[in-house]
Amino acid sequence: MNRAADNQKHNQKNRPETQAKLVKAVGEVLAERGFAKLGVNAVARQAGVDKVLIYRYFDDLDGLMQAYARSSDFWPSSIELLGDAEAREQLKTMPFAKAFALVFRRYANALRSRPLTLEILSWETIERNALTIALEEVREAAGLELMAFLSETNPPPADWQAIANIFSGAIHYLAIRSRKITVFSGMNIADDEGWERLITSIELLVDNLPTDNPAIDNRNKDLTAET
Amino acid sequence: MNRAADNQKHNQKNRPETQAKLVKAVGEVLAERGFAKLGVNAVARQAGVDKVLIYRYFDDLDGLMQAYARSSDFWPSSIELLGDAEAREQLKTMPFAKAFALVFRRYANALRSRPLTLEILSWETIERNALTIALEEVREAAGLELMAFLSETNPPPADWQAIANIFSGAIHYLAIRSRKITVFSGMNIADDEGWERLITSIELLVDNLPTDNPAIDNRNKDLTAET
DNA sequence: TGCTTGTGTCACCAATCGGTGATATCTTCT
DNA sequence: AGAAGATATCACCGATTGGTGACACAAGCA
Repeated sequence: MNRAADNQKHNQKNRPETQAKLVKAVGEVLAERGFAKLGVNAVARQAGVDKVLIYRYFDDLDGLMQAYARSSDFWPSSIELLGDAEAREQLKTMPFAKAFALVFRRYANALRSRPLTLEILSWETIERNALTIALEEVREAAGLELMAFLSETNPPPADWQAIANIFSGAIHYLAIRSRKITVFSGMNIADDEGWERLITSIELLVDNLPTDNPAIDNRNKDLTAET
Repeated sequence: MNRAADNQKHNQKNRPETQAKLVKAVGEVLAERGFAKLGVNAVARQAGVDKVLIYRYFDDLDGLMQAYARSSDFWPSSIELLGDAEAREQLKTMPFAKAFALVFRRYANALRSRPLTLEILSWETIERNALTIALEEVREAAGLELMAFLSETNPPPADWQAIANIFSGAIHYLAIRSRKITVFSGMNIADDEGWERLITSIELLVDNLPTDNPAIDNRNKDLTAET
């Protein structure tokens, strides 16, 4: 065994490993102390490494945040929201309101189960930095892809871009707020029951839009779906 | 003219005036530098006064923020959203969807025209402090009052608490985001045109809910309203 | 063996933060 | 006029921040 391999085991001089420690520490600081406390000192301390290495390996904290952005899947993939090719075909055969509500149900679940994404999403409202910009870009691309898919599923005539933004805006906001408060305007937003009411209401609203073809009017269909 | 009145003019030793300067400075720092930069040093500097007076007159920054909360109308009154008693009666005679959309249109305008409210609303997602808690309370009370009024206006059967929270959540989120970005999921949220699309879509969604009494079904009414 | 290069630690810097004690100055009352 | 109390300023504290230069050590090559 040569010395290089030996040192690798003992976590001594090993640049890639140190870089990985720093990238990982970004996520840990975000999770434990939040974006407001994310700084070179906190990250270096969390990684157990000197802060000067942040400047050497990533130029500055922005560079390190960009590396973290590339390392993590903090946004749901289209697979997670729409499923694979087969599942997408199945979605298209469903009544529009059901498919629409199902996608937004998955969207809400995806965000609510990603505390780090909620932290970044929340910090987006305060400041634009390397990490929030990275999130903006992937979200913008995903949003357009989602809109493109939904437009293939025989939607009734309406401003679907505006409607989708209303629902995703509401989901973003209520998911973010549910980290700090449990009740919003008298309604519980911290448990699954409250979110079931929200998703059900989205489906109700969409389900009752008039279609251009009355034969495929989906009104009064049952509202059960996956949970 | 006695010395007290003379000194008041020259802004020398005058406790109420100094307190007012500090309270005012809170709003100015929020507007110019944001919540993240709000601290005793910044406020005192902005007020042109020594920071020790914050502790003397308000205990600490929290106390000063509470005083600021009492001084400012950073939330729309029920008059602004619903109008006076006469206007409310008129609202009740309108088709439900129109009244509902009109209230939310005013709500969106009220928030979008209050940059300081948006700043606090945005910081609510990060931290709970004296100011955000004050905003929570007034918002919670206003939300319940709004729900109480809407329930008097013959709404079709639905989970109106959930629906109202979806729309107000969306308005909060998109209003906050429009301070940092102009486009959300391909749609402009920074100008009045984009918001017109949002409000119109809200009215469309609500307008098509089935009523329990078909005689007052509002479907296919025209969608024009005040701007 | 020596030399260079890569890797990491340490000590320090100026700036800013929240917070406090000592002191100066103004106001008011006697 | 002079004492007493309210009002405001100033100088300082320890802690923390982002950032940098000097140095120690290990790896690999000549």
